[in-house]
Order: sequence, then C-alpha cells, then structure tokens
Amino acid sequence: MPAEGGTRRKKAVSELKRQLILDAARRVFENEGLEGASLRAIAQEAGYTPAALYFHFDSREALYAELLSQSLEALKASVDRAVSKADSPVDRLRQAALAFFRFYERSPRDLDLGFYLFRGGMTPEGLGRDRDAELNQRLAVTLQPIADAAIELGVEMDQARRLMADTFAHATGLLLLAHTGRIRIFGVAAAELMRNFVDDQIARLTE
Amino acid sequence: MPAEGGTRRKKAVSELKRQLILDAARRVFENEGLEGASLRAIAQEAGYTPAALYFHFDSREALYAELLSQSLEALKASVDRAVSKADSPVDRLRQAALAFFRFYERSPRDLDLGFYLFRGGMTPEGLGRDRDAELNQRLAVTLQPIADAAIELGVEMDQARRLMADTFAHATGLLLLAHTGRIRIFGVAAAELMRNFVDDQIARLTE
Amino acid sequence: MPAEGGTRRKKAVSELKRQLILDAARRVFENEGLEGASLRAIAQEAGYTPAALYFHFDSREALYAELLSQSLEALKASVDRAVSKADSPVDRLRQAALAFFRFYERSPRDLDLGFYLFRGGMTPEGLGRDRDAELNQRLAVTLQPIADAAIELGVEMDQARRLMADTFAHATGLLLLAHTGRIRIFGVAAAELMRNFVDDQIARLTE
Amino acid sequence: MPAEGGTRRKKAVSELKRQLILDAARRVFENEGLEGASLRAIAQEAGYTPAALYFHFDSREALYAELLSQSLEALKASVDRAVSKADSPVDRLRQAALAFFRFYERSPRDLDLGFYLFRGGMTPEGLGRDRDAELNQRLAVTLQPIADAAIELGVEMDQARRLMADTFAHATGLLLLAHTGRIRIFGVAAAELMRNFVDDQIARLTE
DNA sequence: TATGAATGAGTATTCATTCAT
DNA sequence: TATGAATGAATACTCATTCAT
Repeated sequence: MPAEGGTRRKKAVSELKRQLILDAARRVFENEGLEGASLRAIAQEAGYTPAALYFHFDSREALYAELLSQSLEALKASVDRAVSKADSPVDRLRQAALAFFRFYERSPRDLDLGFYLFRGGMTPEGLGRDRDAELNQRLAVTLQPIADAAIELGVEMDQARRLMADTFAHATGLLLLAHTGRIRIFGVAAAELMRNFVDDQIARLTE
Repeated sequence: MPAEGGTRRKKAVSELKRQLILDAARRVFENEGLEGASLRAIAQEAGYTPAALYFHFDSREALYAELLSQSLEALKASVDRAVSKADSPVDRLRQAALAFFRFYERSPRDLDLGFYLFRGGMTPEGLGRDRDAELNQRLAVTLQPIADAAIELGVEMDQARRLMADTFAHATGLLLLAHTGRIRIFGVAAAELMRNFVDDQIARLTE
Repeated sequence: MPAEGGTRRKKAVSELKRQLILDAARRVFENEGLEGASLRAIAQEAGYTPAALYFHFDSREALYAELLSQSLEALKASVDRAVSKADSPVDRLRQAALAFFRFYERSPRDLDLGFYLFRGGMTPEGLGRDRDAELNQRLAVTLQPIADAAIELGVEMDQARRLMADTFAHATGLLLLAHTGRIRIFGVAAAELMRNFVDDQIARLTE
Repeated sequence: MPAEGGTRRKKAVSELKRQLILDAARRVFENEGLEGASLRAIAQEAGYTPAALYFHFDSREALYAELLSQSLEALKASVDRAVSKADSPVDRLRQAALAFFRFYERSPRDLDLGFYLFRGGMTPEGLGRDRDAELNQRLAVTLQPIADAAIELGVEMDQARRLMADTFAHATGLLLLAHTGRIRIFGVAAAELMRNFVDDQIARLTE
C-alpha cells in the first residue's frame, strides 16, 4: 500500500504541475495574445525551462489543444449553469444561447484560441483526426441544450439542428465583429444584436 | 512619342510584375495558409529573390495589405454586380447579402486573409490607423447596398445599420463554420442557412 | 570649336554633379553618422538612384575617400589661413596647432571620417597603396607649418618632426576624449588642455 | 557532496565555454576587424551555431561588451602591476602612464574594441546609460594611480585630473598614429615620444 | 522530473553592386 | 547619364525541439 500510495501521490503531483503550466499558458495568452504565446514564454511564466514542458505535453500544439479543451469545458459549464437556472424551455433556449455568447464576450482570448485551433482542422493532417473529432463532440454537447429546448417546444429534430448552427454562427460572427472593433462601423452593440437574434428565433418557434 | 511610349510601357510592365507577385502571394496563401506565406515563400513562388520584392513593395505587411485590398475590391465588385441585376429593393437586399456570402464561400482563403489583417486592428498600434480606417471604410461601402435597400423599404436608419451588422455577422459565422468543416456536426448546409436567414430578415422588414 | 566647347561644358557639368553628390554625402554623414551613410541614403539625399552614383564614383569606398580628401583639403585651408594671419614663428606654431584642433572640434564627423578611412590603411590591401600614400602626403603637408615655425625658431629637423607628431597625437587624443563625452570623467575642457599643451611646447622650444 | 559537486562542475564547464566563445570572438576581431566580427563569424570560429551563442550571451552587443570588459580588466591589471613594482611617486606616475601605453601598443585590437564601444556613448541612447557609466568608471579607476602619484608629489587635485586626461589623450593619439602606420610620415617612434611626453610632465611637476 | 546546451530552419530586412534599357 | 529591376550575401535574432546529464 505505501508503494501504491506513493504512485497515487506522484500522479496527483504530476497532474497539479500540468495544470500549473496550463494556467501559466492561459496568462501568457491573455497578456500577449496568440503570437506572443511561444513555448518559451509559457515555460518562463510557469517557472520552467522550455525543455521541461515536454515531460508534461507532447508538443506545443498538444499544449494548445489542451488549453482549448479546458476552455471548451469551461464554456460548457457556463452554458449548463445558465440552463439549470432557467425554468421553461423558452428560457432554457434563451439562456443557453446568451451564456454561449457572454462566455466569449468576456474572454476574447478564448475565442482566438478556438479560431486558431479550429482552423487547424482544415489542414490535410489537421491536429490528428482524433483531436478534431473530439473538438466537434465537445461543441455539439455544449450546444445541445439549445436543441433540447427547441424539441421540447415541439420543433423537429432537423429544425433544432439548424437552430444550433444558426445560433453558433450568429454569436461567433458578432463576437468577431466586436472583438476586432469593426462593429463600431455600424454603431451598434453586439450584445444587443445577440439578444434580438435570440428573441427573433424564439418568436419564430413559438408563434 | 518614342520616349513617352517607353515610359508608358515601362510603367505597364512594372504594374504587371507587381500583379504577378501578388498572384504568387495568393497562390502561396491558398496552398500554405497564413503561416506559410512568408516573404521568402512568396518570392520563391514568384521566381524572385526575397530582396527583389522590396523593389515592388515597401514591406511584407504592405504586400499583405495590397492583397487584402484587392480581395475587398473583388468582393465589392461581386456585391455590386449582384445588386445591379436585381430589380426591386427586396431583391437588392437579398442579392447583396447572398453575393457577400458566396464570395467568401467560394474563396475561403480570402476570408482567412480578411481575418488575419482585421485582427491587426486589435493591437494597440494596429497596422497604422490609416490602414485600419481604410479597411472599415471599404467594408462599410461594400455592405451599403443592404442598408440602402432596407431604407427604400421604409426602415429607419438605425434599423438598417443593425441589419448590415447582423448580415455580416451571420455570414461570417456560417462561413467560419463551413470553412472549418464544423458545420457537419449539425448536418446542415451553410448556404441554405444563409438563404433562410436572409429570407427571415426580409419577412420581418416587409410584414 | 563648338564641339570642343561642348566637351568642356560637359566636363564642367559633370564636375558639378559630382560635387553635389559629395555635398549630399556630407549632409548624410553629419546627420546620420558613419553607420547611416549608406550609398542608398547618399543617393536619396542627392536626388539620385543608387545606381546613378556609379557613373560618378567607382565604388562606395571611392566616394568616401573623396569625401575625406575634401575634408583634408578644408583642414589644410583652415590651418593655412590661421598661419597667414600670424606674424611671428611662435605665433605661427601656436595658430597652426590650434587651428588643427579647432577644425575637428567643430566638425566631429570629419574626425570620424578620418578615423574610419585611416583605419582602412591597416588592412593588408588597404584602400590601395596610392590612396594611402596620398592621405599621408596630405597630412604631412597640412602640419608642415608647425615644423616650419619650429625650424625658424632654431630647432633641429628631427625635433621639428617630433613636434608635429606630438601635436597631431595630442590633438586627436583630446578630440577623441571630448567627442565621446569621456572627457567629463576628468572634469576638464579639451580646448583648454590643448592650449596648455601648445604653450608648454612653445615654452620648451624657446626657453 | 556528489550532487553539489555536479552543480559546481556544470557551472565551471559553462564558464569555460563562455570563455572559449569570448576567445573565439577575440580571434575574429583580430583577424577580421570590427566589421567582420559578426555573430555568425564568431559562432563559426567557436564551432557553434549562431543560435547557440544566445544561450551564453543575451545579444551580440552583450558579447562585445563583455569582451571590452575583459580587455579593460586586463589593462587595469597591467597598470596596477607596473605601479606596484615602482618605489617612488615619480616612478609610479611614469610606470602607470607607460604601462597604459604599452598595453595598447602590444594589442592594437583592444584599442579598436575600445574605440568601437566608446563611440557607442555618443549616440543619444548609447548602449544604455549603465554600460556607459561603467566604462567611464573603469577608465577612471585604471588611470587613478597617475592622479594619486601626482598628488603625492604635492600637486593640486585639479592639476592631477588634467594630468590624467593629458596622459590618456597623448597615449591614445600616439597609438592611433602608430597603429595606422601614419607615424612613419614623421619618421619617429611612438614609444619614444610617449616616454618623452611623460618625462616632460614629470619635469614640470617636480621642477 | 528537470536542466543546460545545442541545433537547424526560419524570420524580415538591408546592403553594395550589376546590368539591360 | 540615369533608371528600374534584380541579385546574392549578409544582418541579428527567434522558434520548437532534442538530448545528455
């Protein structure tokens, strides 16, 4: 048992260190942006040598991927929390969509991260099919409450899926616009447009 | 006349070479993506030494900017062409929005290019305020037909601007989804969703 | 004769252009210093293409050499002027030494230029033996009034030559010290030290 | 102890490698001169990739600065050694001045190095005020024995400082002359002139 | 598990010079 | 005489990654 316990403790310590590195990476990302988040910079922020990170992650891309993974986890938690507080299908739909929007509105670097790695999916090899499939899965699961609520409202599966895609698209489009400052061209506020969009969708489903 | 003609011919040749370099840059962009489009790579594709490009462009960023500029020009031409063929405000609105969408649907690298340089606007200094302001201007002008058509339909200025922003956002969001292959998650087609979105907007304005 | 006259005029024009380029080079040197005085920069200041300068000078080094040559000419003129105003051997000696010092005190870039090309003399090939010998000759001629005055005061040739070398060395040493700001370490003024040095030399010769 | 020993040995090895790079840099400096001493060239001479040097030095300028630092250290040691062997104030003054001269007479590249980095002090920002101030400090400390000896001889502080500056100036002036071969113009020997200069100064102080 | 050292490929840009026109 | 275009070599420096210790 003591040996076993030692092993378990070692694993826990290892897990902790991994997380400390990821936290450091997040900080670098937030402060320096995509371009500045080199492995060197992350290692330094974490108090490590670049070489040391390779004991915890296979490559820089793997580290990034894990960062995105955690980001998506946080996103899902955020959406789920909002949904759980709602008490009607309509409200669940609205809250899920708005929680999604707000999550990225508040931490724009997470959006950058998503764009960066999502784009990777286009390349022939991508980040590996497994990783790509996993990202898709996470995304689908996160947005699922929207489809669920729609179905509760009597909508067909097909239509529910469209709603998910539309909501995702509108939110990310508006966030992009807001995030790059371009939205000022139109003299409007992204959050307000998002609310309107969601209300319109609901109106259409329930009319 | 011979002297003049010589000068004129020289200018034309120079202009042509410039364009050949830009074409090479486009190809590199298409094949290698954002990261791979180094000055070296562009020069090689164009059959030049890196140093030679500096005779034609002030810097790598200047070359990129010109690439984007031409892309936006083509976008505007595409939208204008679609609008000119339409014969009613409703049709003009629809065709403008769909032309915008189709342009980027067909040449996804132009979307990347836009994202790349648009993002520059976020940095404190940006690529220079002038360039940033110019990008905004071009975008506003390109989407203007949408607002014009809406106003013809009796909509307030305020609402027309919202419509522009919403259309831009929805289109880019869907394109991002399509472009990265994520849209498959939802089992829907981006183009169809865009058409539906536009139709919904029109229905709302005209009901 | 018209042909001849045309040739002469052509030569004069050519000479003038050469000089305009050299003037431009001086300005660049003064404003940008040694490092900044690239051929490109000089050409631009002169209103030419870099390539055009090659019709007027064999190489960048040749242009620099000519610049130094003119600088030494101006130095000699400055010394000669001072000497011609003096009315005794002692005064000639003093004025020659001080004029030399003041020339470089006032235009430190000329000193830089001298250092730069003088140093070239060390390299195996140098700027070519001819050029090197010419520089030596110019320097000797410029300082000759010091030796002449010393001889007038009854000093041996040998001693007179020592005096020239010492004066040159002390002046350039002080100028270097002044020019790099190091003289502040000692809390003294270069010009005053130079005056003292000259007075000491004179005292020794005449005592 | 073994662990400690390992660390200590590692540090020693590291220090050694650093020094080997500096030695390589010195050689390049001696053979190729200022302009040729690029980071590439130094790395090659040391048997390294350019990138490897960045592990040992922060930048090319930092490497240069360390080279100069070691040179000044050697200079000071040389002067101190000479002074410690002298047994009277007059002798200390003479030996300090001549040791300074001889140091640079024997290794002219050290003089070049000094000129190169000293000149940095002229530029608005310099190599950083710290570095500049440090250079000044080292120089002052090195020449201090001259001032000390003069004060022992009953000279005022003010006059002692002048003597330091004059000695430095005369020595560097003569060295420049000798070093570039110009001194041949005057048919005299730099070392002899330096001895005479020092003797004259001593005569003046003690008469 | 972590480090120090090293690599090799890469970055944009500058330079003096050449040559056809 | 002058230009526009092009070259080839050079610059310092950064990057992700590897490996012996």
